[in-house]
Amino acid sequence: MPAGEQNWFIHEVIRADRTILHVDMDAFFVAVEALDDPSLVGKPVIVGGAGDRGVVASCSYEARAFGVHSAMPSTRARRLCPQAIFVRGHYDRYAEESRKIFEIFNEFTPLVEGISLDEAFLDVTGARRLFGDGAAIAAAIRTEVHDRLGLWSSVGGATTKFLAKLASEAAKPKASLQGPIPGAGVFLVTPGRELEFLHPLSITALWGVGPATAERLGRLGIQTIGDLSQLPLTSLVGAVGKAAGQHLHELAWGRDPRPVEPDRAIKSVSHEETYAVDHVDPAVLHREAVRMADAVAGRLRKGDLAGRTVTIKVRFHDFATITRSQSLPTAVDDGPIIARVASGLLDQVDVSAGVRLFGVGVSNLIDGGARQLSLDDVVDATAWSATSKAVDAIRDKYGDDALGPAAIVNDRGLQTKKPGEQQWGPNE
DNA sequence: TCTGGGGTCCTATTCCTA
DNA sequence: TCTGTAGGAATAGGACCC
Repeated sequence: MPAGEQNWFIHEVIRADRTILHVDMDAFFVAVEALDDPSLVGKPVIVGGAGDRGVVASCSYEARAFGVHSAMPSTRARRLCPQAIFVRGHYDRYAEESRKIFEIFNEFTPLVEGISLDEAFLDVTGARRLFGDGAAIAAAIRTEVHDRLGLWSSVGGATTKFLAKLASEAAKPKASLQGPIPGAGVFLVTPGRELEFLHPLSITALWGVGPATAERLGRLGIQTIGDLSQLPLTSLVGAVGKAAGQHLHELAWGRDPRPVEPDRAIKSVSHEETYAVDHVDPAVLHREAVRMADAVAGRLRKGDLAGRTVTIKVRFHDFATITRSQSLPTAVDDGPIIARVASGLLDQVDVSAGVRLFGVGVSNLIDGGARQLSLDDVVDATAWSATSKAVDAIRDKYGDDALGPAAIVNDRGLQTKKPGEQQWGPNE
């Protein structure tokens, strides 16, 4: 066997021998709320924005039995389940419990890739000698998290990430009007039997197939992953594009070489808000640009990041959404500079039709320490940089509301919102 | 029935430059 | 100098995820 071929062979063997777990907390936000208020246990609970423009962030299995699910508009959820208890989310609490959960994951393996607060991939291939096979590790993690934190999870295991994710879905409890039906808790896809598990599932189970792609594939008569696997690659690429087509074709045959990546770099930082009433006054939106730029800049500096591209997002009365962006010669992390660029972009937009959402983001990120400044920018940026450092120090000591841009202070004091405070829409 | 917020990735188009 | 072109960066939008 030629050397190259041998390497390939070894690589394939290693890959086939991977054990990847996907851990997904059950109704996480609701479960944390129930830890803090046990009277919620066993009731239809919805965490999210309670206002007319809010959405469901998480709901208990008792609420799911009525057809409520996450991302559903709150008005619809209330109609489906009028007896539901609405709880305003407490993002800080979820983040706190999430940190503890991830600490437990790290006791089993350093290869932990967080997907969100309540979900992670773990490569436990190297942990098997210490803790037993995949099923044993999955069960141990699940038990450990519950015993220490009082939170249930579902764990899926397989040789690839996306099969592990589908497996955790299969392990989950199911909602019913007679109460939640417990799931298996742990579900492993046996190596060699991947296609048996995969092919009967709906294409909508595939990561990357949303309503638009499902509709397009449906027109070709494709309903299951098995159907998809039989579709010639050229037809698939013709239907959904090159990158997505090739990706879906591989997934349909159970192939997914993506490794578990513990330290994925952040690519962008943004802040956006939907308003309880539409704004038509440009002056109000310019003040919003300052407020949001300040919030984004603070988060950039906290992460020791800076970015070159500033983007604004405007969603109009009729839900039509546009973005406008501008790239700068140097990376920035200062609120006033980001605000100035965002304001300039906002000037190019006619807001008279009414704006329901406005947002500011920064992308093209680099590590803050590596930032390069041109001579033209030095005076301006270094002056702001010193100010920003002072602002950060004061906020660290006295809280985020201690001070902020003059443009957003009114007679009621500083009108700031903490990250996550309006995560699921306005409450009014 | 009226659609959040914070992200990532992909594609198409436009513009600039070699 | 003009023109065509190819490639890359910037820009805008869409689909998708949790």
